Amino acid sequence: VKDLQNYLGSIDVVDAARSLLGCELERTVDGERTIVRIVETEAYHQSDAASHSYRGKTPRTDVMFGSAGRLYVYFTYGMHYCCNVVTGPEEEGSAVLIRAVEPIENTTLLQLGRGKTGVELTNGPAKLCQALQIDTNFNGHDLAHAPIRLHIKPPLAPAGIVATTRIGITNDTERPWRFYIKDNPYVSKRAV
DNA sequence: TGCCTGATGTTCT
DNA sequence: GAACATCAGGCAC
Repeated sequence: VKDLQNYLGSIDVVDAARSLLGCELERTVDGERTIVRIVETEAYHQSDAASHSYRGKTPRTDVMFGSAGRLYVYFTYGMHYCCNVVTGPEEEGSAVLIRAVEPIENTTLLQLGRGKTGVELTNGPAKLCQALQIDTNFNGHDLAHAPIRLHIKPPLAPAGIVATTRIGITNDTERPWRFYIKDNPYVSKRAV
């Protein structure tokens, strides 16, 4: 696999959102490893009124304008974390929100973080952060390294990918920038 | 099954 | 002071 930063830094954020479907995240907690597969994503870009980067760089959005291949973690609704993969060249302010993942290995570790089972474990952006024990301490973390690593996989067949409008936003709602793996049970419910 | 709402605090106006 | 890239639980049907 190519160098993560170069790869993600060189592709358009919408392409990146599509390409990240099927890729795997490897998380290590206290020497225990778990692996999940990305099944739902959304693209965000500075030119996009729904994006945190839309109003320019702020202390919160600083890492969105940094180098690709890092984690952008934000806190929202007073109780939830969500995580993104930064893409594109520096200063572009683009990132891909990870909306849902599918457990591949060591589901027990995910349950430890969340206290739920089955699809409820990881079928939403804040749910998967809780299951993977990701909070703002990991904001800016380089995904080429432990304890959270991103493994790029070969692209899925276009026929297996569905594109729709994004979820839970009030601006720029018409862009078809949400992608998910067709018929995957871990895709978030509101996703249809 | 599906709508409605409370929780809870950071960020930006 | 309002908005917010959400979730879970309650209640009506």
